[in-house]
Amino acid sequence: MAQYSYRAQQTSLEDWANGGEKTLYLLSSAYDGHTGKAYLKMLDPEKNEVLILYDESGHKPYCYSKLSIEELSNNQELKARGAVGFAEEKKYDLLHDKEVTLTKIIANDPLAIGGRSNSIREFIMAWEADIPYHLCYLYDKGLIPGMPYTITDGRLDMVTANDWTVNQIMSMAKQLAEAKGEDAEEVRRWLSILEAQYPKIKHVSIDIEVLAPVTTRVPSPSKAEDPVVAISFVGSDGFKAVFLLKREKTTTNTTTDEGFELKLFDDEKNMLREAFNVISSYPMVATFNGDDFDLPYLKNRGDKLGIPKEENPIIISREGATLRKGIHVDLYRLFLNKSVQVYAFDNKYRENTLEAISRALVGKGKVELNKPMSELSLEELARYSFWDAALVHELLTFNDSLLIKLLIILARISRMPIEDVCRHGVSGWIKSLLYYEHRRRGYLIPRQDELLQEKGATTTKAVIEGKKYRGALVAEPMPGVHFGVTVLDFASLYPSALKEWNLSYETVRCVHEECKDNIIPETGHWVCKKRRGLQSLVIGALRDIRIGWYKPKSGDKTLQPEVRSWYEVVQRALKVLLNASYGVFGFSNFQLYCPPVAESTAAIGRYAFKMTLKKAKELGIQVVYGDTDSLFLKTNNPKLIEELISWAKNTLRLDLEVDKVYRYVVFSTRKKNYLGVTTKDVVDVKGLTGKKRHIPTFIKEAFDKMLEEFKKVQTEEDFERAKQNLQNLLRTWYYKLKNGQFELDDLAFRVMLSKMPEKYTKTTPQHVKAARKLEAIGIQLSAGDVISFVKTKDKDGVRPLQLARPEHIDVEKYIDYMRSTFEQVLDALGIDFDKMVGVSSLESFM
DNA sequence: GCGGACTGCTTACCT
DNA sequence: ACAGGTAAGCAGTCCGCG
Repeated sequence: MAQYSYRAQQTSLEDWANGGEKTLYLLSSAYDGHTGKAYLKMLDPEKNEVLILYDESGHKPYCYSKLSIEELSNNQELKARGAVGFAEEKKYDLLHDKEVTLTKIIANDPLAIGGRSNSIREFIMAWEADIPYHLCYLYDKGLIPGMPYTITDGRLDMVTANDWTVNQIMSMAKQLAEAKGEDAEEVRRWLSILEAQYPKIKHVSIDIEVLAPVTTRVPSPSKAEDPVVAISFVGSDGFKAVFLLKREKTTTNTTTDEGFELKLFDDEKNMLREAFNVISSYPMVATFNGDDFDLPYLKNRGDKLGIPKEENPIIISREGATLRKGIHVDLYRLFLNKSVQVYAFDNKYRENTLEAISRALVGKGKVELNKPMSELSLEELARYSFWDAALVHELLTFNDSLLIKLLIILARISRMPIEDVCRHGVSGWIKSLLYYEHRRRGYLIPRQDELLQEKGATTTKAVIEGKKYRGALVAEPMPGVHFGVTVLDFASLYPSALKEWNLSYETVRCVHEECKDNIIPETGHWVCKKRRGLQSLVIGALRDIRIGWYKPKSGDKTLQPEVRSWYEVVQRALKVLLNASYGVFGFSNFQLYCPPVAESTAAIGRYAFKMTLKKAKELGIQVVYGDTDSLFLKTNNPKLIEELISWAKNTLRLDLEVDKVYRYVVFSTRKKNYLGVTTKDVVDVKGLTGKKRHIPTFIKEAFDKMLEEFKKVQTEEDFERAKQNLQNLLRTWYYKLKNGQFELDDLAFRVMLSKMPEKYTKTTPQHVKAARKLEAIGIQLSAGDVISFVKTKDKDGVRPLQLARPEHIDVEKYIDYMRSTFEQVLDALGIDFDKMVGVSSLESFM
């Protein structure tokens, strides 16, 4: 381990100076403008305190140039912009597969490198100039946030999982035992990081209320003109309090029904001071939207009221809000992340409000307000504010603090502090990981423009107009009911393709003439035979670890629940990363954007899919459907299935697995649209309108009742009875509509505005029409809001729910919608909706 | 001036 | 601000109709 030099801000260094080894967890890194040094925030897990360790190695911000040291050092403009030194350095240029000599341009201030209009990177062509300094520092020192460290004589040593543990795992997991050479080494490194001890971090969730003179205006955090009237705290140590600014002489300090302490203040300045004390005493502070509201407001209000800077723990940067010592987690930012929403939380919440997210994940909502904030009594205000903090706390701690563990693991994988993990999308995480790996191996990180210039071209045509390249295949479903269907799918198809075909930005279309015959199917691309791709190696190892160890362990019922839940968290985190590892290379804002890599990955996926389809047919297996990486086989013959699986392993070097077995599946002619009941009595519905979340409850209820009927079906004969019950059901619903036996609310469609209402210029969809009617009565709407509307007999056919009455409803439109919803299933059963509900063709015409 | 055929926009879904 | 592929409904337009 390299020697690093650190000095702690506190004097408690004695703790480990006198022989006792002390473990600290790296929480975060930052740059201190006053001292011009990087510093680390280290958690002492026993005292639950944060220690600040200042860098004493003299590390400085820098970037690289391909110009010579002479040329650069004679340039006065560079010095004017803050360059203080130059040094020659050799790096390996992966893109051109050769060593390059670069000049390192060193500065005292990160802003001299980048971030200002007159920074060095705006003046000359620079490499590695876009890395935030606090991350650059971590990469250079090989430091990984979320990992434990010991400190001895100013040297930090990472405490990874021990070799014995790692070797045990590698020998127990078949996937990992097969790894050799470089791959085995990579797997070993990952396991030693992922299996390391993790800390329990003390935290407090906070929420503030500000008294705005005008109720329609949200108070501005930058101005912080209005008084803070309430600050709520819910701590992991049991601390529950609401600080309230007294407005009238009513109550005294007390403990309430909800179990929080109510503390009243005459003076706002004193209240903030005490709040700052509380905040400073926790290593981690959580908020909902604290980056953009609560923390900047508190910070600026503190300044405004004349609280000394050294008492104010909040630091505001361009990225968000953080704390001098502790870290700040903004759950709003985190839950906004699409990957987190879809892969970590299975799309359980749809809207990014505290109300919607906590309802979906912990089954609790906010306190309902029936009057403006300014009219609440002190007690009501306290209760409202407290619940917001309590919900943030719940989200952080539910399911054995799953979220915190997820953040720790994502920090380790991405090599980013938890705070940065919350504020970046999955492309930022992968970028950070790959940057770290470049630095570790002495590789030059390519500039986005040179990468694009050399690897920008694609060779296939997308099915969808406007897309950059061709994607996955979907097999035509065989319409009808199929009993005894086994679903096979490729385990992590795209990451496996990356691994097995050696795909990486430097290996696809590499510079070597002799590799050009190593063609990727269906594309004009070739892949390198001489050098192992970095991305292939890293993603490949993560894939093997997930498939070979964490995935099976997360479902191992013989393990203790706490152990299993840890495996589940790691498994999920890996899934999020792996799922995106292909897509980011086709994402034009990704810093290592490389369309041929994404295109090649998809092409290999299609190749594997087609070949397997062909092989299944050769084996005499009927394939009734397939999508991207899955095949629906009309057989239960274990021998045949086994044969196909081993063929895939031997010929394609890919793992085919039995995903599930359906007692029966129902297909119409539509792709991505089916219903199935597994042998474990689980009803799967994919893509059908009946499961889409914007449809009215009225239709959804009928659909769910239909599913209950299907669940009971064991044999083909049972379908007859199911059809009879279905007919009764549909008739009942039909006449409910006809006779007006419905609640208006149950007929509401709920559709999300994807942009501000005024941005819809090309067409005006129904939910936008409804939204405009709401705006006409003074309701403010914006992107992300869900509009509830009903279909009416008005000229434009729509009204927002709150402006509609039952007599406005266009019943025929709802019958049409029911018809099309159920036809997706009835088609396959050879049933006609209108005949079933007993409507003559004439009547349905009227 | 009206209505059917068509295209494009939009949302929600699948892998 | 990971990707492409599919379904469905509606908005808007074109075209034919003496």
